[in-house]
Amino acid sequence: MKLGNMSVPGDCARISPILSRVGDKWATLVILVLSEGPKRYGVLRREIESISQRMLTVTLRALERDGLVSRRVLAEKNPPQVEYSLTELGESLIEPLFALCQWSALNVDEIERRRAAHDARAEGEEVG
Amino acid sequence: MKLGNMSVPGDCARISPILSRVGDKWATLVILVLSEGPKRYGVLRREIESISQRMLTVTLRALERDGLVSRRVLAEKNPPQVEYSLTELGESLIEPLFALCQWSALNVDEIERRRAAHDARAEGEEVG
DNA sequence: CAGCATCCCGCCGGATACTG
DNA sequence: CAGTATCCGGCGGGATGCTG
Repeated sequence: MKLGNMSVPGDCARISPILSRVGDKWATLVILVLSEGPKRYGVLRREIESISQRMLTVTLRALERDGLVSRRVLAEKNPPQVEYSLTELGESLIEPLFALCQWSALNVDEIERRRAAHDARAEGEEVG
Repeated sequence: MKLGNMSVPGDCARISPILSRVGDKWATLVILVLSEGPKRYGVLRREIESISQRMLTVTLRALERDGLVSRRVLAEKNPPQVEYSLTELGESLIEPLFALCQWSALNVDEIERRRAAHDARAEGEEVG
C-alpha cells in the first residue's frame, strides 16, 4: 500500500510509534489544550480535569522530549512559575489532529449507536 | 477551546475514546491495510507481520463492534474463508487518518533527531 | 506552585496449546 | 484456515507523601 512516498507496513513500523503518541489519550488532550496558547502547569491540571498530576508530568516530559512542547521557567523562586507551549513542530500537528477530532466529534454518536446495537445482538445470541 | 461546535475538555472526554481507538497501534494498522480493499484473515496476519494472532482477532472484533469493519464468511466449511473490509464509516476515517500518517511520515525524522538531542543533553547533565 | 519518589494493582498483550 | 482458551510477565497509571 502507498501513502505518498511511504509503504505499509514497511514505514508504518516507523510511524506507528508517532501515531501512538498522538493516539495517547493524555498527549492528545495536552496538545489540544495547548493549541489555545501557552499555559502554566496548574492551569493545564485544572483544564484537563481527569488527568492525574503524575500523568500530566509524564506526558509533558514525553512531549518535550519529542520536541512538540517546550518548557519555560518564568520565575525561578517562590512561587515558581513554569509555562508550557507548543513548538513549531507541535503546532504543525494541530491541523491533522483537529481533522481527526472533527471526524470523531462527527461520528461519535454513530459509533456509540453501532456499539450498542452490536452488544444487544451479542446479548441475544447468548440467550438463544 | 473550540473545535467546530465542540469544546475541550467537555467533549474531548467523549471523543478521546475514539482517538484512543485510532491511536491504537494495531487498529490503525488494520484500518490502513484494509483501506486497500477487503482482505482475508490470513492475509492480514501476513501483511501486518508484527501483530500476534491474538491481537489481530481482538482488534478486528473491536473494530467490528464500532462499525468500522465488517466481517463476511465466504465459505462455511473447510477450508473456512472469512473476509474483512472497511464499512462506509470506516472508509470515512481514512482521509483524516492518512493526513495524520503523512504528518508522521514527514516528521518522524525530525522527532527522532530531537529525541536523540534531548537524551544526549540529559546524559550530559547527569555527568556534570 | 510545580514537581519527584514510591507503592501497587489492573489489564495489555505475547506465547502456547487446542478446535471445527 | 480462522479462530478460541489459558497462562502470566511487564508496565500504565492512580494514590499518597515529600520538597524547593
